[in-house]
Amino acid sequence: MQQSVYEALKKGISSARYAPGAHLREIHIAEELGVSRTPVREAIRRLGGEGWVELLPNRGARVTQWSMRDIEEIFEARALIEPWLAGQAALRATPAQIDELEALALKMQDMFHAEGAAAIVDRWFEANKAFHDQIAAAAGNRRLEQSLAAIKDVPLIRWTFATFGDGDHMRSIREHLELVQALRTGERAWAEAIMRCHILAARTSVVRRAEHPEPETET
Amino acid sequence: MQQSVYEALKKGISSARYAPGAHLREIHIAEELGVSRTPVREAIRRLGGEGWVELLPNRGARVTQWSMRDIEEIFEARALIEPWLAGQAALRATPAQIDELEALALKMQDMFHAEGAAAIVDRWFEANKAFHDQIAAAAGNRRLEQSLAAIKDVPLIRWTFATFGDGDHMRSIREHLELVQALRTGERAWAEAIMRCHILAARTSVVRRAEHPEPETET
DNA sequence: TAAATCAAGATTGTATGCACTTATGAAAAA
DNA sequence: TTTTTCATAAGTGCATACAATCTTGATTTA
Repeated sequence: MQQSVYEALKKGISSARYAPGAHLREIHIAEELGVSRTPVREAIRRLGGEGWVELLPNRGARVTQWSMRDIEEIFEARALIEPWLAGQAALRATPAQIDELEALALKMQDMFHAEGAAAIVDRWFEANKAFHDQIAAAAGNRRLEQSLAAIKDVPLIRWTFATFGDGDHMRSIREHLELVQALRTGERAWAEAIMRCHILAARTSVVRRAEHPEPETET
Repeated sequence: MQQSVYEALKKGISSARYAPGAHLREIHIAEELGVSRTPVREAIRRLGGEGWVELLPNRGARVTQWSMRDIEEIFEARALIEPWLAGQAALRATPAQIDELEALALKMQDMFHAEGAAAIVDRWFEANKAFHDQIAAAAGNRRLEQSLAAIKDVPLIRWTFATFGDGDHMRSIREHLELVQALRTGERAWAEAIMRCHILAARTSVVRRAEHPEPETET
């Protein structure tokens, strides 16, 4: 049960059901999930170790909070690590892995053209995550893969996708497809360069929108 | 108490008192530290989240194990992240921070010349860690700093220092001092390049010794 | 009015007992 | 001899009770 509590809390945090900065009260969670406090406490400790919540001695745990600076740090880290991983993937990815990546990229393309940006936010996020995760896995460095995951698999990043416009989606699709090409040729430098563009372009787009938040319209 | 159990376990793991792969039995630890199983369980969960132990459902936890491949991955990751951090530190470190770094570098130099490699293994390790941590902190990216710490603050790395010979120590001292110089001038590219040399040289030294382990003599 | 005090309630921390799962080693079967 | 079976022991998972700590708001004091 500790396992399911752990997953429920993680889902709750990434869906912002438990808001950033919110105090997690053990009893409430326990009653909500129909278990005792013990597994809840253990799950919270684990999430504390992974950085999802802050553990405050004698005062429980609060959901980790994010600021503008966090966005910058995350993209800075991604701009460093992901290009390197892409480069390694160009050297080590198997044809089967590359095929899967291509399938994912094409799926995202179809999704977008068939339904438009607004309708696919969640599925787009998942597919995009799968694409990047697969590249990280193909690079063959478990540690960097996990570090990257710890850095970017946070609620904050899901949120940034909601700010993506049509132009961002189209650019992203193009870059994914080009990256697949680069991996297929095994050109390390090319793969690295595309991934760097990909991250930095996304960064700029997100930062610009965060600094000049537009009302609701988004074409 | 959970806090002190957590620290005791972490210390126990990094000192290899709990060997890699060892099964952590809750009752033994609880009795050893004079507490009940509850805080032990919570501490173990936290260490699981941080990667110090593996959590096996219904079968407790075992201390994470390391292989040769792990050494390679760790140095690969360090060779990517630390030069970048050093470069950022060249741009952002305050004079006071640089002075502290210089003091640390000189301390390591004195230590080595006064007592020799064998006598200072532990203190050398600590000072070296402090040096690198301070640079990571000066770079101003909390996430990369923590990721790096998660990657390299493992028992395995302490062990690698035991294999350092006189030549390695002298090279290391020289590089630290040169890095301080680079930081003082604010030359990003220089700082980056030195740090890359520093990591790659250490990597080569460690890998070579791991592959051709010599008896005991070490000049 | 503002600051300090303090007591009741809320919340977290720890110990303990029992249920359940996994590991073990001896006895039985092949 | 080797494999299978199975009972016992060991260990983990969870619930509950109580202790310790923190939060609160009302009351007192300056």
